[in-house]
Amino acid sequence: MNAKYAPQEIEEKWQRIWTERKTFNVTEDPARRKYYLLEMFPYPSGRIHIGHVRNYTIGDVVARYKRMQGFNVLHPMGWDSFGMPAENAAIDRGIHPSVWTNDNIANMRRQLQRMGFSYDWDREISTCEPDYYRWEQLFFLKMFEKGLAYKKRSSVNWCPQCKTVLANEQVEAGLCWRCGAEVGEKDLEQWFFKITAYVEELLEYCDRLPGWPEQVLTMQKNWIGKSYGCELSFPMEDGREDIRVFTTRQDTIYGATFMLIAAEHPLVMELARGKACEADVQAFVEKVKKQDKMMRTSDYYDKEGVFLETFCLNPVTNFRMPIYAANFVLADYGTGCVMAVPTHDQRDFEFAERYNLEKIVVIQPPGTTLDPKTMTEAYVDEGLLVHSGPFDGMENLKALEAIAEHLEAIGRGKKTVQYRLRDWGISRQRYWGAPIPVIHCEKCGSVPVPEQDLPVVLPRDIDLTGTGESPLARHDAFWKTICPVCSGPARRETDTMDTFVESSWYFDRFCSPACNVKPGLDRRQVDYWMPVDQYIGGIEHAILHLLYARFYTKMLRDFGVVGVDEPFTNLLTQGMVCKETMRCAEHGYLYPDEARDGRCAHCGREVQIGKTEKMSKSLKNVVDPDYLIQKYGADTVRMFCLFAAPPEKDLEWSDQGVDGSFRFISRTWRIVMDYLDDIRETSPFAGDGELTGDLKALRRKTHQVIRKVTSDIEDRFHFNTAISAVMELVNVLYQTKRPEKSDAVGLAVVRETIEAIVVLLSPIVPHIAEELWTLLGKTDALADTAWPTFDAGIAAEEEITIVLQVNGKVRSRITVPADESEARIKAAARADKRICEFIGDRPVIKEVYVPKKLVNIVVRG
RNA sequence: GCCUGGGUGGCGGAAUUGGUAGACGCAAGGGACUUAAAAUCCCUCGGUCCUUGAGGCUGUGAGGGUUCGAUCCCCUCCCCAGGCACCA
Repeated sequence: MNAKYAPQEIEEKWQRIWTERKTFNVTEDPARRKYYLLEMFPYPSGRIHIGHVRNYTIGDVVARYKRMQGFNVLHPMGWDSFGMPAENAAIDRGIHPSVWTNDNIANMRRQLQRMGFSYDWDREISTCEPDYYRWEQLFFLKMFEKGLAYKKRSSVNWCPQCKTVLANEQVEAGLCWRCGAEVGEKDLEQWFFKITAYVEELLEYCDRLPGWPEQVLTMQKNWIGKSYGCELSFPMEDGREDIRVFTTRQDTIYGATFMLIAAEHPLVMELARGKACEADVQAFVEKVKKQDKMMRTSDYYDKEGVFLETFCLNPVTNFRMPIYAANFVLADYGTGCVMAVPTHDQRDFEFAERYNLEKIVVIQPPGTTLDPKTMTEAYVDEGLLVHSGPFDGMENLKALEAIAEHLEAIGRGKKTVQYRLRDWGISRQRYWGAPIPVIHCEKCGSVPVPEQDLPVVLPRDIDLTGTGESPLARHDAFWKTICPVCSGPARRETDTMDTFVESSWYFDRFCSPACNVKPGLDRRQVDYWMPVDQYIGGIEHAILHLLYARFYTKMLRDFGVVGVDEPFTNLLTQGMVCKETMRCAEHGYLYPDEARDGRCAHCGREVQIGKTEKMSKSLKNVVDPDYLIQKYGADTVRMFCLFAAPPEKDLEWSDQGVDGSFRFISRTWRIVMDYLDDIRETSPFAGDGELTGDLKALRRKTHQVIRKVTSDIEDRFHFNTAISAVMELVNVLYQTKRPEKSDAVGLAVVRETIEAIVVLLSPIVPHIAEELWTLLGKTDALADTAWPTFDAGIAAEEEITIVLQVNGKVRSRITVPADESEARIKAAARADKRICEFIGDRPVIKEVYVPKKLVNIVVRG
C-alpha cells in the first residue's frame, strides 16, 4: 500500500459520512451517562478566525474523547446573532442587518463544517430569530412582575453630533468614533435587571464551583466586592437632611475633617443652588462628566474639587466639616458621599493638601508620633487610636466593632454590608436586539405586553442612518400602539435588550431547541442535559458573561423553568491567539500576504515587524482558516492549534509551526502505509509470550503513551503534551527494527502500536484517523470506538535512574532495578566513584533520599 | 489606576506534589539517499571556560530570603497581557 496522504479528499469524505449518518446527533437516553460539552457560541462576524478555530478544536477533542469513553455527548453550536456590528454594517454599506447576519452565518457554518467539528447541527439556534427571543421576552415579563426588571434614570455616553448613544468602545479619547465630536453624558430612563437580588448567592457559590479556575472565581468575587462597614449620617449645619456616607473605616471617624460628594450626584447642585459658587460648581460638574471614569479614580489622577459653601458636623467631634464636590468619588458606589480622613487615606490627603484643609491624626503607628504638619503621605496601616475620645489607646482594628456599636447607640450609624456589584443595565437604544416587551401609557404607566401578544417582533422595514434616536423610535408602526389596560393611545418601548441577555440562557435552549410551547424549554430535556459539564471559552469573558449567565440561571430556577443552581460545572478559559504585526511606512498595517520577503507588496519598502498582539482585523495580523485548510487540511490546522500551547495560555501563531504539524501527520500516514500490507490481517498483540529487546520496549512505550495521553486529556486538557507523547511513540516505531513478514509476534506488536497511535490521535485529527482505521480493515466508525486502556504492568519501567547529588548538585547517576531497596541505593551512592571523589575526606552531615528519584549527600565545607 | 494572570534556549513550549531544567516541535548546522533538487531518513544543538572529560562554572525577568535542594514557596522591584459594567 502506498497511497499518498490527500487531506482534502479524506476530510471531505468523512465530513460527508458524518453528516449522512448523523453520527453526532443525540437524544436523551436515561440509561447512559450524559456529558454536555459547550463552547461559547460565536458572534457571526462573517468569517471564523483562528481564535474560534482554537476554541472549537479544544472542545471537539474533549467531545470526541468523552464519546469514546462511552458518554452520551451533547455538543451543540449556534449563533449569538444580535449586536452592534450588524447595525454598523447596515449604516456603512446599506445592507439590512438580518441579511448581513444570515449571510455571515451561512459562511461561518460552512467553515465550521469544513473543520470537522462533531456538532449536532439539528440543534443549531440563532438568537436574532423570534422563536428564540420570544422566550426571553416571556422571561422579561416574569421578571417585571417580580420586580427583577425595573426602570431608573441612568447616564449613557451621548454624541451630540450623531444624536446617538455610544458604547464605551465607540468613545475614543473622549471623542465619537464616527464623527469625532466630543462625547458627553446624558441621563435616560433605562431598564435594569436586579442582579443584586442574587448577590449573596452568586458570591457564596464562588466557593462551590471546584471545576472553575481559581483565577476566574477570584475575579468574580472581587467584582462583587462585598465589604463590611457602616452607614453613617452627618448632620448638616443648617439643619437640612443629614448626609449619609458608607465607610469601612469607621475607626478613623474622629479624624474626619471634610465631606466629599461625587460631582455627578444630584445633591451637589441642590446644595450649591442660589449660592455664589453655583456657576463654578455647575462648570466643575460638566467638566467631570467628561472625564474618563476609570482615570479619575486612579491614584495618579489629579484630585480636584469645588467647595459648596456648606458645612456638616462630625457626629462624634462636632468638627465643622466643609463639603466639597470631588472628581474621584463615584456616585454609584455606596451613597456617593465620602467622609474624608486626610491623615489616613491617601486620596483625601492629596485633596487636603491641595485645598489646605485640616488634618487630625487618629491612628498612631507603633514607635513614632505622626505630626499632621510634616506628614508627606497618609498613614494607612495599623496602629493605636489617639484623639478618639473614649477609644484612645485601642488597636484600630479592634476599634472597628466598638466604634460601629457606639455610633449605632447614639443613632448616628448602622452596621451594613456594601457590594461593588451594580444592577445590570440592559437598555440599548439600538435596532438590532430583542425588543423589550413593555408599553408606556400616559395613564397606566409602564405596562407589560400581554403574554398572548408575544413575541414583540422586530420590524424588518427600517431606516438606519446612524444618527438620531434609536431607529425603532422613528418607526411609527412599531411604537404607535394601544395600552393593553385602558386601550388608550400608547407608546411601545423602543429600547432593545443587551445581547448578554441572549447568551445568558442559550445553553438551556440547546437542550430543547425546537420546543415551541411555554416557556420554550422542555423541562424533561433540560433536566437530562443541564448543567453543562464542560464550558470552554475565552478568558475575556471571565466576569460579565459568566456572571450574567449564573444570575439568569438562578432566576430561571426560581421561576421553575430549570432545575440547576449553576449552569457550568467545569470551566476552561482559553488564552488568545496572537501574531506579530507588520507595518509599511506608507501603507500602514499589512496583512500577511501583503508582505513578501520582508518587503511591502505595494511599494517594495522594507516591512517593519511590530510586537506580537492579539489577532485582530484592525492590526491585520490575522490568518485565514480557509487558506490553511486548503493548503494543509483541517487536521493539520486542528493539530497546530493544540500543539503550539496549552489551552489556557495565549497562543503565538507560527507559520513554520503549522508546517511541523503537517509533517508529523504525513510521517504518521507514511509509516502506517509502510506497514499496511504486512499487518492488515494481523491482530494486535494479545500478551501471549514474553517479548524481548526492541519489541518489548515498543510495547512498553505504547502503554506508557496511552497512559500519558489519557491523563493529559482527562485531567488537565494539555493536548500539547499528549501530542508530544504520540510523536515520541511514532519516533520509537520508526526506530524499531522492522519485523520480518514471517514474524507474526513482531507484526502483532507493531499492529498494537499502530492502532494505539490512530485511536489516540483520533479526537485531535479525526479525518485521517478514520481513514487509517478503515484501511486497517476496521468496519466500525472510529468515532464510536472505545478509548484504549493501558496495562500498568506493561508500562512499568524495569530500571530507573537515580540522581546522585553532593550538597544539592548533581554529580553522578546510577541505574538500578525499579524495586531496589533504599538501603542498597544509598550504599551504591556512597560507593560511586565520582561521588567519593567529590566528598573526599569531608564529613557527611546528612543524607537525603527521595524514593525512586535521588540521593543527596550533604557534607561540611 | 483597580482587579486577575504571565515572564524558562534563536523561537513555541516541557518539567503533573519542593527533587535530573530544556521532553516534543520549529529554526539552524551536519550526514545519508539522489545525476540534481525537493521530499524523506539519521545525527548535533542553553551559555561559557579549560586540561575536550561520564569535565568545571553558570543558567528559568532582576534582587534578596526559606530549604539538604527552588522554574515551583515568601518579600521587594521591572516588564507584558486580559477585564473594568454599552464590543462580544
